[in-house]
Amino acid sequence: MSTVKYAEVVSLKHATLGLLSFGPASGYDLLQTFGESLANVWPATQSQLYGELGKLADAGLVTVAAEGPRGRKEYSITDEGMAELRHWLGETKPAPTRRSEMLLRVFFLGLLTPEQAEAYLHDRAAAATEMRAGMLEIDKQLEPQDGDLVVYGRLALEWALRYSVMQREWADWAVEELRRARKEE
Amino acid sequence: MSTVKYAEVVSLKHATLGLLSFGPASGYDLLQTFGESLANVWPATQSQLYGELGKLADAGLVTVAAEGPRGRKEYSITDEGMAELRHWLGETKPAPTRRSEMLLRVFFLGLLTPEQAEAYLHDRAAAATEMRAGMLEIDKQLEPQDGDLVVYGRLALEWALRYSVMQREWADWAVEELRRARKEE
DNA sequence: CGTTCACATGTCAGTAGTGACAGGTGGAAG
DNA sequence: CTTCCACCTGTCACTACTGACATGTGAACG
Repeated sequence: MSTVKYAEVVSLKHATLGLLSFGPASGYDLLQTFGESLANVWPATQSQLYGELGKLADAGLVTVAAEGPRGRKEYSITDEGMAELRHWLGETKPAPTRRSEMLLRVFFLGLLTPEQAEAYLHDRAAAATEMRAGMLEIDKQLEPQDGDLVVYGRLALEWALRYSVMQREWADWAVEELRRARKEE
Repeated sequence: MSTVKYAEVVSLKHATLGLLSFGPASGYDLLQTFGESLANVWPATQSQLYGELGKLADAGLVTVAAEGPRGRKEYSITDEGMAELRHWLGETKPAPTRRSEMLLRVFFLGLLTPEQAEAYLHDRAAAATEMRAGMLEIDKQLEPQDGDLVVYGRLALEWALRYSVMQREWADWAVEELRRARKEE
């Protein structure tokens, strides 16, 4: 079965397994998701994904469930894959994000002229204002409900928004995630 | 001079130039900084740094100013290097952080059992509490001053703290940065 | 019936980053 | 005077990731 070696923390693996946990899909299908909702969280290119699917299949975490027209291979997650996914999600701690270009800039901020520094901070402030507006909108769109998933989703969203470099699009997909969670509930 | 090709956004280059802008240093010296104050912002290994210094020298952005005992090569930044650094710092926009393992987890949060989800969120909340304590400590250590650099530093620190995954050590070096900025002023 | 486009898979060369290994030197402490 | 450690430079094999290129097919539209 498995002769493939993975590094300690490799999350393309888990992103792929996670998407397949929603249901069987082809590499092409997954690629759409990586290009859309997952784009701001964990982007991946074709060459990476097809290679990863091969590795996951070698390791027995996914299998080719069906072959369709145009060479389509439909992958589905195995029990072992599901176990690995749950383990990653539940038992291991998230690695802190390293390499923040923004913080690197802060480190060398003293090199800027006062005018440049002011312009820089003005930029940051504008981005923040936009983000806050996004948060308010989200709050309007959500109706209070007591279901577990929605409560967890709300909290998760809050932390995601508070602790990460913000982008308007992230807020959008977060709302989509909450909607989906609510429907499945 | 330059035959080396860089990708659009490569910040080890700028981290190195930035450190050399504080004064000449050997690869070994720089490595200490990358292992200490810069570790949580932009870590780098030996093999990467020595290679990078070679590339920067080829590109004419740094030069070997002096050779010391034990094969020590003291690099210093050139005018061109300084120009490149200022350009990066002032003219280009910071690339948003991609690949957040935490947000990836949020994406698949629905797969957890309620118990696991609760434990996960409890963990996050604890980290946040610790972070807030760190911020309060920083505020105590800073005295209000009107100098430009300190004001800019304060604002930058605030944003850095608000928008990035937090770690206690980051707060520590941020305080050091502010102290240094205040002295130089 | 032909053209076009979304579907679908892959390879390849190159950069970025990691961890382990290799090797050599000067100064200080015992 | 020897031994040890901090100093100092580098290579190598490997994984992760990127962007470009290559190739082929089924269905739908005119």
